[in-house]
Amino acid sequence: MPKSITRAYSRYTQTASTLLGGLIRAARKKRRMTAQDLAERAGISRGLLQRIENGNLKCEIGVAFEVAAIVGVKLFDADQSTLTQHLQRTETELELLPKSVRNRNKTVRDDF
Amino acid sequence: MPKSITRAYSRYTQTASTLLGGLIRAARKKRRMTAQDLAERAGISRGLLQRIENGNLKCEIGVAFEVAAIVGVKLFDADQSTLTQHLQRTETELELLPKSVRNRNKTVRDDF
DNA sequence: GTTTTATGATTCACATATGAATCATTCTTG
DNA sequence: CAAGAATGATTCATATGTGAATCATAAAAC
Repeated sequence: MPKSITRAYSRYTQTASTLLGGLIRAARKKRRMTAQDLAERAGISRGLLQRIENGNLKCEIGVAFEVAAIVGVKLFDADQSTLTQHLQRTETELELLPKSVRNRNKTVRDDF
Repeated sequence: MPKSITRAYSRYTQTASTLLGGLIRAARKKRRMTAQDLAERAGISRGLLQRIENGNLKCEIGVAFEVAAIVGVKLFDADQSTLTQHLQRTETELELLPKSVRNRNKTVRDDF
């Protein structure tokens, strides 16, 4: 048996993923789509969709986001244009921040 | 060369992932953490963190969420308690929806 | 009730994401 | 300026996520 990498997930991460999966499943049913239907439309297998809807943490983020987009679940509570605006603001902010960070004292600022 | 599976991602998915990565990178720098610091704290490699911050879609959703949680990037614009409340509402809603969906006419309802 | 279909749960082979190591640049600090 | 450190970008071996197939159960339609 090969040694496996076990990851630690915070409760926040687990809750967020379970919520995302639940929102997808609810949205799918409201649209009267079969799991098979949605899976095909997303170009993935039914098994993978099942895992996503169950909040499995070991799925590609791209696939999960794509499925959410198909059934209309909003990420960051934003539509495309709002998302783009938010992204532009973030990139502007990043330009103002230092290119590289140097912390000589090893203490991390947590007061945000 | 093994045949590879190419996935199609919508612009919405790409924007959302790029935004998430950017938010993480900005939050990290605000806290004056190096990429190495954050990677270690998340239990991942620096290379993977780099991919996440660049909005790479082929990363585990669990890892991306975890990194976001560490630097304080809110998912669904919600903290833990709000997230839990939202989840409970979703699960209640799911109980009211049909266990399985049967669509004989194959037309998908899109008016939501 | 019966029939049909959707869903849940497994298993396994294989495509692939990840960790580790490396190098070149760019940036920060003194 | 010089020195050191952080970042970006590769490469490769391997741990692992995914697709496909299968079976059992449950639920919808009639």
